[in-house]
Amino acid sequence: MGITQPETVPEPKYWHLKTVLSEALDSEFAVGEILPNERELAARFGVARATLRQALEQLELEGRLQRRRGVGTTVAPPRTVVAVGDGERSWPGGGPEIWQPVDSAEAQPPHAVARALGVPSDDPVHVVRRIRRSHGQPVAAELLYVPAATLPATAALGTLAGAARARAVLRELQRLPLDGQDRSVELGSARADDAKKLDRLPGAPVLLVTTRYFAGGGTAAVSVATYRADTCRLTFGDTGGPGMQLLAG
Amino acid sequence: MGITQPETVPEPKYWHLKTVLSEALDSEFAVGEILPNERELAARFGVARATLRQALEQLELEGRLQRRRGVGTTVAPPRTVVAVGDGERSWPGGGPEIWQPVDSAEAQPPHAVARALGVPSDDPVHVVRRIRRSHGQPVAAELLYVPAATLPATAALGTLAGAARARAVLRELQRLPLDGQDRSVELGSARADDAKKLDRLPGAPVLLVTTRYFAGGGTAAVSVATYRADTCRLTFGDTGGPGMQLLAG
DNA sequence: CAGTGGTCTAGACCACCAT
DNA sequence: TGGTGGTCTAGACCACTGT
Repeated sequence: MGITQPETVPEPKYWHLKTVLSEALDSEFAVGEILPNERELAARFGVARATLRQALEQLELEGRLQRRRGVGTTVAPPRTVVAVGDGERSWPGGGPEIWQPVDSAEAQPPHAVARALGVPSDDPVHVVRRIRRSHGQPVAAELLYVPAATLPATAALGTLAGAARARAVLRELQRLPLDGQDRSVELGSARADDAKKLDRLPGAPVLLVTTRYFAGGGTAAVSVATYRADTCRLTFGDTGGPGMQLLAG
Repeated sequence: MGITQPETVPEPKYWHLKTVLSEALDSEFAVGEILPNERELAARFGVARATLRQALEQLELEGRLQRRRGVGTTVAPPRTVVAVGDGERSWPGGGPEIWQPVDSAEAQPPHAVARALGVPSDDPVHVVRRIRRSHGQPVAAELLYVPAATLPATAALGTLAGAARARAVLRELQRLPLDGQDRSVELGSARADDAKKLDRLPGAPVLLVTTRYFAGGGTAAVSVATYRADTCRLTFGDTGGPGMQLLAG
């Protein structure tokens, strides 16, 4: 018996398909262009529709494609670069108005949040909902959890509702001295309500950015921001060098 | 005709399945425990295997499950918290040895990297490969791109290979004054070689952390680190407050 | 309404792992 | 070798979008 090749492992069809499609997107399609529909593409490549969809799903995950039910599959623009924090410690709602307050109410936080806040899980906290847009498109939805104990003047909130109440909570936060903050990023899937706000289907991949705000020797607030993973690239508090703007293009 | 319910939209089966399984994982299974196999589970829930798999895929994406071919599906431990950078600007390879150099060679960078470095795409650069482990498991693979023009003493590399060469490149970097850096995170899917290093299948979801290092008025190096998205939660340069360790548990 | 992507089925075969 | 998850098929129906 002669020496043979190490038996080239057969590449899965959907993986090969993804490569082919990816190259075609680079060379033959413009941003925003509509691809042939899935049944057509599957036939053209000689595979089942499910197999084609596996390739499309990956490309959508990588931000190369955008699929909308009832409409079609389009070539996605490059990911939107969104800055998360500015490297400075600051309360949410302080700087320029990137986030748009939606409403606020009292509710019981999820267990993980309650643990981070150091409050009992059945203790209601203020929940502020905000949404972030970029170029008109919603890119993130945020839930900000603030224990009643954190706010100096809770009483004034009683008469407010909706966005006005949200703004009031954020305004109260600014009065506290902020000791520091803490940020983490992980992959998640969109809950039904976030998905709707982000114009996606439930379960869509999202980047979860969790920020803990420290004040008065404890965790004064926790923010969980849900960013669309398909369309966003997150940048973080940069220790800026010279000419960073020039290199951005 | 009477006033009717707004026709409750039927929740997809896989979505409901995911919820049921998720609750079962919380209450009835311990970390590391092996679930019944997919055919068994599908039968038990009265759905096709493909539908069950859709639910399992989501749970794996969220870091709740771990699936290994030929072995089975196990309950995953909480995500590993990995620190990305320390808030200080520093060259890679400077601090404590979190990353383990693998090898180094000259190669043509991907277009996107070449653009960031400001060099022609067909200009070979030094590519250093490193791997990062946490609790014995590989969590990230990195490609560090360094243009020849960045390094003061390239000649000495000629006789070196493998990890020794990688260490030499990193050592040379330390001699340069670092002006600043720049970091972004986005979702991607693992290339075949990275997937193998991370003990995953190609296409597995990963968090791509891109760092640009600025020196001498330009981009002196670019690092692209590929973190397992299913098992990692990334934390970033914290503007630390008091007691952050205490709250970690 | 016609056309799109999203969900679901009931099979089949394959690659991998432990035994 | 037997059992696991991974890939693939060829259908079907549903939910949503635009006209």
